[in-house]
Amino acid sequence: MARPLSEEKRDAILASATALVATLGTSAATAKIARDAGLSEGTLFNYFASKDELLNQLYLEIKADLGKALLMSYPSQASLRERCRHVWNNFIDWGAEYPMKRKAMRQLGVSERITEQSRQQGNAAFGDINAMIEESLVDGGLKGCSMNFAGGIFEALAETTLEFIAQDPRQREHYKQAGFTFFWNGISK
Amino acid sequence: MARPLSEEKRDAILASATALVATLGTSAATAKIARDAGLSEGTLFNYFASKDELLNQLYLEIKADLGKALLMSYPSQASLRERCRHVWNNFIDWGAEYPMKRKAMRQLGVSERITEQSRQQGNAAFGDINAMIEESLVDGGLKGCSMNFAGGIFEALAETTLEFIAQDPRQREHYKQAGFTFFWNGISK
DNA sequence: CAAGAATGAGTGCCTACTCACTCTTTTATA
DNA sequence: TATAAAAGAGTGAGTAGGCACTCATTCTTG
Repeated sequence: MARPLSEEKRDAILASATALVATLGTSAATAKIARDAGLSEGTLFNYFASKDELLNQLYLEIKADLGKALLMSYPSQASLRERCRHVWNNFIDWGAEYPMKRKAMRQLGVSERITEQSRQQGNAAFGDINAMIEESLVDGGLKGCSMNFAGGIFEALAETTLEFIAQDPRQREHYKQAGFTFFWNGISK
Repeated sequence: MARPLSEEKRDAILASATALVATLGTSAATAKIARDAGLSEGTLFNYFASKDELLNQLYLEIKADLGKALLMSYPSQASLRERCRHVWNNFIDWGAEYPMKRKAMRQLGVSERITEQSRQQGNAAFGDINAMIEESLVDGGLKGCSMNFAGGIFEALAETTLEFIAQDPRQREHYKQAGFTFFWNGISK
């Protein structure tokens, strides 16, 4: 019956928070986040009840964004290796294209302010992908491991690869290739 | 000529900081760190000029401790695979035995308060180990990569493995074994 | 006794969050 | 269609609490 909350402003807050959390960590001030989004501090608290809620929402938003990116033009019919490679490439491309999201995710991932519930909800966005990786475990080097372990390794390798790409962007394709080769060798005995 | 600074107290501060940074992140208050170490806050600043200096020293201390642990009873004459495995096992054992150090290192590693100089100095403690890993690259899957990349992957895999061991300690030996197998497969084509 | 380590109340700054007020949009009414 | 009322979004100065760091003083040791 009155003015509705604006999706645009919510997004502006999240975008501003992404950049600031990436560079300053979770101690980035709400006043700065609001100002960089072009809003007053009070408005931020109309959209998010507390800073913790903002951080958790941001975490979920970024995880969902990554999950969606990983499955872009997924070749359902291709071989397991090609499907894994596709998801790997999407991960690397996403991280290289949105370095702030990647860095913010890194900060949020180790923060004690992100609840267990958020973490589980965030991982849920990767159900299909974990299933795919698990498929590759049937007779590989991680045989008998939980699929979460393989997923964790996949993510850790991708993040490490992105870290090195960030340090030397010219070698991007080289690292991308080498990282996947390592993963596939590791997984497939 | 007067009372000397006490190594014991310095260590108590670092130990207290380890536990608090591990659980609360780098925003752990200096007052709390000092109190948990059994000292007044002022004393903390007699040993470390600022909180940033404390965090950087802590980072270096933990890195040095890990570096030393990795080379414990290093079998110089063994095969490359056995030497890699030895370092791997030492890493996992260290992380499982000192979870607070591991978690604190994780927090400090992503903190913007750790200087580039500290990071380089910290990595210097791993010179021998990186050299060993590089040796394994000669004809492996990461051929042509910087030795830092292989070292980064080694560390990322070990940390991921420790994360899963922390979640389910009964599976410790299983994860330890699976993680190394993955690494060795990945590196050796 | 002199040097300086130990102390903890004090200081100024920064923080997340509030609230009284204004402004904008939606809806009910004539 | 014009108007008015209701709901609630937007604002930013204000508040209380927490922070790193200081310093006058007291205590300990060479």
